[in-house]
Amino acid sequence: MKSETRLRIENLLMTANLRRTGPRVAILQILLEAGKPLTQGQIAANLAAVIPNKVTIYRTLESFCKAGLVHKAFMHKRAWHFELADKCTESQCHPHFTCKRCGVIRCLVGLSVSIVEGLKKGFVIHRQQVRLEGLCPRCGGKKGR
Amino acid sequence: MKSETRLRIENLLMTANLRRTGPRVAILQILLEAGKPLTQGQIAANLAAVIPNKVTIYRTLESFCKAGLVHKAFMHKRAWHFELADKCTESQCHPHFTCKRCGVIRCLVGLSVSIVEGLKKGFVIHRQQVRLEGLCPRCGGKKGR
DNA sequence: AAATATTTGCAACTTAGTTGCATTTAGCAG
DNA sequence: CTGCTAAATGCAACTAAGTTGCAAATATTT
Repeated sequence: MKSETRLRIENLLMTANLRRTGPRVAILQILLEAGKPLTQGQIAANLAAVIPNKVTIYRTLESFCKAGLVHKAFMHKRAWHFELADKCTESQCHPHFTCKRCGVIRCLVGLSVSIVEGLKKGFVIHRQQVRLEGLCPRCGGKKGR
Repeated sequence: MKSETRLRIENLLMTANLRRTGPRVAILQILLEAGKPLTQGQIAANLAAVIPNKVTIYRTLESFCKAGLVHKAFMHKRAWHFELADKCTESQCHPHFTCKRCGVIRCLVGLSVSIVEGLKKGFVIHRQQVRLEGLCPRCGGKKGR
C-alpha cells in the first residue's frame, strides 16, 4: 500500500478532527482508489473483512459528509452514492454523467458550469451539483435500441 | 375543477399515447397543481380515495417518465421526487434549490445554466439537471447554527 | 494505567420500491 | 351498444436501502 496514500488519509482525518480508526481509513482508501461515487453496498463488498457491518459504513460516511470530506452524488440508482470531495471546488461539485443505455457513470473532473445566476435576493448558495444523462461513446450514435 | 386543467391533462395523455384512466388523470392533476417535485408518498396522501395502491402510483409515474411527461428530480431526501416536465426545456430541467436548514424545496423556473461544455468526443447529452443547496431567505444570513 | 468519550457491532426495524399474478377497464371492431 | 382484447390496476408478498437503541470495544486524555 502506497504510503503516500496512507499519509494523505491520515492528513484528511487529522484536519477533519476525526479519530484514526480502521474503518475510517479503509473507507477513505477505497474512495480514493475508486475516484468515482460508490454506494454503501459497493464499499461493503470491498471491505467485508475489515468492516463486518453496514451501519458502521453509513455512520462513517455520514461523519465524512458532515466534515466536508465526502459528498453525496445524485444518481439514477436507488442508493446514495458517496465520493471524496477532493475533486470539487468550494462551491461546486464536478458534474456526473450517466449513460442511459449502459448505466456507466463518469466523473467530469475539470469541467464545470457557470454557477446559477439571477436567484431571488436572500438565497445563499453553498453548493451546486450538475447531473448529465445521455449516451456514452460506446452506446452513442450507433445502433438503435 | 377547472376544465382548462382537465383539457390540458387529456391532451397530455393523448399526445403521450396513454389511455385516459382515473389514476393517471388524478396524478397528473396533483402534479400540475403542486408545481414542484412530489414523492409517491405525497401523491398517495392526496389520492387515498382514488388510488388505493402505491404500486399503481409507481407504475403510472414510470410510464409518464418513459413518455417524457414527467422527470425525476434529485433531492436530498431518500425518496424519488417526480415533477411535470412542462417547466423544463428540451435538454435541461430547471434547477432545484434545497435549504440545508429547513429543507424547503424551490423550483428555480426560468433560471438556467449554460450547458456543460468540453465533454470528450462521443458523448451525447440528452438532459442536464442542476441541484443547489444553501440557505433560503428565511434561514439565511441571520441567526447562527 | 485508569477514566472518559467516541466509535463500532449487532439485532431489530422502518421506509421505499418491486414482482407475479389475478381482476378490471379503456378503446375499438363489428 | 355489445363483446373482445390488450393494457392498466389491485393485492400480497418481497427485496433493498437506510435507521435506531443499546451493549461492547477502542482512542485519547489524565
